[in-house]
Amino acid sequence: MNDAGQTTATSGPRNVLELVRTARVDLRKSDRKVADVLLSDPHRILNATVAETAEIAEVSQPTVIRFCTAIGCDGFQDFKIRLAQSLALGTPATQSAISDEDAPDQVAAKIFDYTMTSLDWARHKLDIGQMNAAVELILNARSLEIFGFGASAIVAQDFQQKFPLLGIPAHATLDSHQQVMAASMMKPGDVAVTISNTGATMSIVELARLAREQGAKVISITGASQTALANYSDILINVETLDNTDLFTPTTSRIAALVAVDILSTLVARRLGSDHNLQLVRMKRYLAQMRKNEVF
Amino acid sequence: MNDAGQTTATSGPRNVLELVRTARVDLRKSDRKVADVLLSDPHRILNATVAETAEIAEVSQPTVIRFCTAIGCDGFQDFKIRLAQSLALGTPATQSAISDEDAPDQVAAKIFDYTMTSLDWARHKLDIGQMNAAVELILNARSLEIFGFGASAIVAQDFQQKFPLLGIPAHATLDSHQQVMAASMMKPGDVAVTISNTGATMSIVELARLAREQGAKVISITGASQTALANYSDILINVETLDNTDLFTPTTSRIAALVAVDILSTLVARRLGSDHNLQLVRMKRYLAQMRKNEVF
DNA sequence: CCCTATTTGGTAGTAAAACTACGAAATAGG
DNA sequence: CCTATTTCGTAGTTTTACTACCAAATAGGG
Repeated sequence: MNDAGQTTATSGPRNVLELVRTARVDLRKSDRKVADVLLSDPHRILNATVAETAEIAEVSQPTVIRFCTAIGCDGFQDFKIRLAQSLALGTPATQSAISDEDAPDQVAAKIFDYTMTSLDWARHKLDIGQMNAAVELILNARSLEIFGFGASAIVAQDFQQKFPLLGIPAHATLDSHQQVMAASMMKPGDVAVTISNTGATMSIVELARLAREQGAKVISITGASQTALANYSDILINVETLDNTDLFTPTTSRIAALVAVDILSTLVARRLGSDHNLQLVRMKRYLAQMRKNEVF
Repeated sequence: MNDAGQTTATSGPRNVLELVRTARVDLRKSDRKVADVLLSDPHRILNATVAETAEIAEVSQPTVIRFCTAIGCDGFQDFKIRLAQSLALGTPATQSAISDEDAPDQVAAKIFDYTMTSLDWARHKLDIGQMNAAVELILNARSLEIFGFGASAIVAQDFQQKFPLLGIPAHATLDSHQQVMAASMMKPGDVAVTISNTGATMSIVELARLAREQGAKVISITGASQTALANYSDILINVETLDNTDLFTPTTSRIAALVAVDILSTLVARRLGSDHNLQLVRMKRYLAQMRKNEVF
């Protein structure tokens, strides 16, 4: 029973540290020593040789090599490269919960790490098929009506700022009464974009239902796949993040959603061809001018 | 004239690929061959030995080693680890300019890559000292008035959503006339937060000047250090990103700024102690309840 | 409980990798 | 055109990762 429970030996999971953490219990006694040393101070191993690692873990050199193969790596060299990549994204989120003892610079580092890891997660969860379908809908839409509350309202406004630049009328209604009015007045050919991280916010679900009743298509941007909102959506863009419920944890969901908007708008822009782009260039130049001249 | 213009040999800049790109012109002719091979297919080098790299680049093995030291690495091994970390963040933005031929999933991947690389960049440019100073100002502030246009308006609203939760009154004025009014009515003890990626937006600079004239302190969040806005700011939080002026490039500045707001609010929250946190927990619970019950 | 079978982990050796010293060619300066 | 300096490859050295082998430890069966 060698090679404790790894996945495909070659590609393997993305994060070696996470892998070692989970596989730890299944490891040989000596291998576990190596694992513990690695988990306690990964950066130390990153700059160490086999001999040094063996000494730190108080095992022999071949044991270190065996450890590498046991977790699915192709030797020590390969292991180090994988480790380097894992560490580049920052220490995994599970480890980097912000504690009261952390100095401000550590807090900053952890939040950056966390955000980046979370984006990496969202990247691999994103369904590009739904994204493409959304592009088609938007290209054929007469106008976009965007709905979101709280943090999602910010995403909605970002939406509103981007799509008019592409010649696609987009409006984000924020007032809840006006939202109901806007949704009720939608027509076939219109597209509603409902944004909710939980996908459970009742008023948003209600707006999706209303819009659909009027014959409008509904694109939903959520952070989970099985939601109430999904029932009333034609297209579901799932931007899954690592947001946990900890008090101090930042809300990466809004950031991932913004990236999704970036992708969506870029894809739409590409489909519009170069005529529109020329217009865009002119607009950007004009804005740059404004920066220098505008006086109140 | 060995060791072409690198920084501190040991730590060095974060992204090796970015570094090589910029240092390319200053390199020796043979080193440049290595650089070109590296830039054209970094992943290939990642899994190659010195001998293999030498063969691909059609140079001798010592040249490869010399190349590594020339760009500030401590030998080939160190270089490979740095490269691995750079590649973990995705291929650098300059390389991953989105082309018309890219398939949608490639576009998505590139935008994610670009955003993450950009955040990594911002992380290392962030001055935690200014951040700490901002925390002190905010803790002693009677109220916060936040100003931003365009993409920065979104950041301003995020600010507005976060700080009242900490018991700190914060208001983001969006209408430009009301902005002037709000800035003119500020008093000593108030804090103005001005957000502008360029730091050159005239109306924002003007608002900072106005607020300061009234005795208020000014915290500026910008994307560059030497700006007009800096002249009227007490604290300058520089959230530098890689935003280039390409047409399709997403604006990562707003995302980096949002992360900065996350950090700022987290730091402030920590300073407020556990009493406030209890209140926060109650608030979050209430919001969760709302999600399930609210009906319009 | 003992003896056998299997796993585990260390010692010693090997192959190959990275790195260094030196010298020849190429380039730049006077 | 000759000298000085830089550039870059050849050949050798040292270090490093990896392998083969064997001993200790553990587990299983009678």
